[in-house]
Amino acid sequence: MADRPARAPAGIEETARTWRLSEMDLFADLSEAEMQAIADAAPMRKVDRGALLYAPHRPVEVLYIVKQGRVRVYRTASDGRSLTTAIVGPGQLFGQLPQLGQRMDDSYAQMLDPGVICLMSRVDVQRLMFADTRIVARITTLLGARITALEARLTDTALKSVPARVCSVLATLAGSPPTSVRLTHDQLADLVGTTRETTTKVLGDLRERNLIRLRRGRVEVVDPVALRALAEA
Amino acid sequence: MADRPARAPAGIEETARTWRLSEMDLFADLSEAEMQAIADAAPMRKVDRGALLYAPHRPVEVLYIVKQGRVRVYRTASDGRSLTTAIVGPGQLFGQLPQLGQRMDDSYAQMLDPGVICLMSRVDVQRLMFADTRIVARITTLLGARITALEARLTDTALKSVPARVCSVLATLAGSPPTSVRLTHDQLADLVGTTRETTTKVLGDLRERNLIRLRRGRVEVVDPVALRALAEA
DNA sequence: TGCGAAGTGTGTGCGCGCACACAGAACCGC
DNA sequence: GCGGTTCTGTGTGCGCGCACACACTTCGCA
Repeated sequence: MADRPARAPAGIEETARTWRLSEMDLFADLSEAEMQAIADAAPMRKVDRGALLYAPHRPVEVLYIVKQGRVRVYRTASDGRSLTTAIVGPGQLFGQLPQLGQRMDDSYAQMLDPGVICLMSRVDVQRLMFADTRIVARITTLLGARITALEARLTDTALKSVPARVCSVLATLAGSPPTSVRLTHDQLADLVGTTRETTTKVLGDLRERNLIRLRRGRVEVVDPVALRALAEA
Repeated sequence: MADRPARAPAGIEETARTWRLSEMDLFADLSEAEMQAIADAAPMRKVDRGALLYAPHRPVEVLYIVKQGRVRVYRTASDGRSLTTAIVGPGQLFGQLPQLGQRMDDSYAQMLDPGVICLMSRVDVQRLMFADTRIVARITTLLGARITALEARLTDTALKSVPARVCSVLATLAGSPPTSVRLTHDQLADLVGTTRETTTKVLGDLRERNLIRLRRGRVEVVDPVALRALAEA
């Protein structure tokens, strides 16, 4: 788990806790009380940047709910290279729980920022979430969307050039309205499936075309439309 | 739909119909009567080799159940190149039905062989399958497995060499016990994410090492263990 | 049985992106 | 402030896999 796990002070921002949960699609149609019950069952942990939350060697069946910070889920090849499969942000969840369609298998999970995550045990999930048909139905739809996204990314990786993929990742991560993407060139390279050097080169080209602005550890998206267009070509 | 759709003769192999359904993980714990009800709701169609079952332009909400033959699900890039995302065989299903986590979005579906497929309408799915919690639970688990498989394939595509990917595809498709893979070099190339010529070259190397035997339109796997080992390296 | 289509084998440039190698810059700790 | 670390920018080969081209074989079908 985290290098320096710590219990959060009791009663910290109770309203915020349920607010975060309601932000998740998964819990959208639950009552306040129901969400509170779920929030109560999940102990909070403060975790450092770089902390390894999950590794494939210990297959613990737990559900992680991210409250603060971002988690990078990645896989590694035998030669040491790695690929980031997902970046999980506040209000989203991940973990090893086949009944809910959540699997980590050969994946690792590492904190990108210092943050706070909640842990939910297998039995609590069974009791609070799996029993609720509304939540299960939402999970099914959500998993379908994730499959679609993965298929799109797979075709991109197989068929498109590195510059196109960089544009695709930036346009996707920037969201709407377009904000800055807080990732280093190294982290972007891991998402795109290329090297850090190539990423730097491509970002430099995009900057010269005034599509993005480069700050240390972040990319500010200036023209998301043009970026998306380049991603399709 | 199919170029030459045709109603199957009434009452054809009734026992075979339910047997096929019970083969699917999805329907594993249903009674004979329940499976029969589902089988009855799905009209059968004979379809030619090469027939286009689904294209992204007409987003019809239907579930396809494959009875005979194989279906190739693929996506295309703007330059015309394509990538096969799945090969759906007898007893498996696919289609556009977000409630069940089944999405086709930008995908096409085309018959690899002449065969028979069943169609199930949205309302029938809602009535017969979505209402059953056992089926929904199985679907959730199944979707999770598919996500894992897609993530593995994504990392392979991004991190591994073409020869390694060819070995991976062959080892996976051969199954256990290892049988011959009935695909042309062209179709394999579409699965691996490379060109037909490169695929031919790699297959030639594997044949010289006595790991496979080449027949027209098929690859016979001789040494699946060595193949899997090369896939990991 | 003969023709056309589909599938397979092979060779030759060539270009993209990788590997390696530094240098400078920005940030963080003490 | 100072030193170490992380992040970024840049250059130079080099090799894998692609694009293109063509010959040959096998199969389906009229």
